Amino acid sequence: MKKETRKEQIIQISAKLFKDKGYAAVSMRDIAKELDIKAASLYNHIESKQDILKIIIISLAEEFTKRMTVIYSSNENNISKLHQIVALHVDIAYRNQYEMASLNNNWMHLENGITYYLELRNSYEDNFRAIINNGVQSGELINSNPEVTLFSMLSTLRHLYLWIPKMEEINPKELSDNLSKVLINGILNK
Amino acid sequence: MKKETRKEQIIQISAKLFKDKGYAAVSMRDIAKELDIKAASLYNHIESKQDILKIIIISLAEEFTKRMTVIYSSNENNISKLHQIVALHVDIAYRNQYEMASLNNNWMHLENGITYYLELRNSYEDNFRAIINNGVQSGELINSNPEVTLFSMLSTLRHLYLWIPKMEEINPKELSDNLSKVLINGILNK
DNA sequence: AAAGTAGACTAACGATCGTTAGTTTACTTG
DNA sequence: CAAGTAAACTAACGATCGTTAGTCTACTTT
Repeated sequence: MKKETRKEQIIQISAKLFKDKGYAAVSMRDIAKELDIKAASLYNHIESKQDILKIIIISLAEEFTKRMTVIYSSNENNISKLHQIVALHVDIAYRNQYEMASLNNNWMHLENGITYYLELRNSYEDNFRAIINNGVQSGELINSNPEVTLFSMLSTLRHLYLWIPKMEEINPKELSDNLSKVLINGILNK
Repeated sequence: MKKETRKEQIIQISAKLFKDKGYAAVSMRDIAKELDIKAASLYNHIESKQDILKIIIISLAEEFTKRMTVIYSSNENNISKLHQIVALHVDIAYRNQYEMASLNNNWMHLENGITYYLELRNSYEDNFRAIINNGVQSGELINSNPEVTLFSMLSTLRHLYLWIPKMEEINPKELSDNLSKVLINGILNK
């Protein structure tokens, strides 16, 4: 029952095309052409174009939310939790460069799974926000607007997939360490 | 000869729709419906759908590039230049929330202006990178990977338009100050 | 009042879209 | 070897796409 290779190929090729042109601008014929088959043949493996998008986005969103819950619930201090969040994003971004683009830019085209997706995203963001607020309360973090801190970190982490291909000389561990320093300690030499 | 109001309306409504659904998913009939006219009537004011996208993106990219050149060429120190870059992005993001989305997510759909757009973007990024590198060399900035610093700041600044509507209680000056602190000084309480 | 014009309209074009139905091919299983 | 099946194919559907051509209306300018 491990015959899902063709379906997985379709998902992967679709994610790549969605990254380059966006969901709406990619046709079933585009996807089929990449696999050297006709568009109608895709339907032997997937239910619809929507089906493809849903699989890409929901599986990734679930991984983010699950792993964020683990970090949030751990006994570490809040600074350490922020380091783990950075490492989480670097890990996922390295392994899912194309899928990340759909998560960021194509979720609004979800027709059936959009409510569930937004629940996952809200859960993720709420945990992130709580860690920052706890860090401020405990005195670990400076008392600046927590929403700005959240926004700044999230914007950087969510778009890692755009820069990883440009930074070929750096490995995931190095990137994670560098990013933690820049995001948390700042860039000032003092 | 100031009769461009209708054209400007079309551009503005289009930018708004492009932000919500992306260029490819917005039809000329969608744009027309927002203005309570028929799609064919749009062509009394604009040349094509491409024309709309080009106007939105190129005018914004030119403003970024021009103002970045001014900052780069000034006599201030590099930290001060970074503060000015933050203020530049906050200023533009507040006044062009919809257009920023096209700049970030729809530039790949430009058919005629894409080379020019990429030149503008590269010029902008090169100046930004040079300021960071100069700051490292002069000892103003920590000697971490400059590409990571650039990426982190740019990711945050480019997606301000997504968060500004969510932070209604903050004004541009406050946002700019907060963001400068977070991006440059870090978030650690030490 | 006449002429010109800005800006809307209807109707239609060829292209492309996602998807379905029915068929064929090639391999695997009994 | 026969039967079954996975996965490709051709052909076509109705819908929608960007755009053009030609027309009408209402206002402005002379």
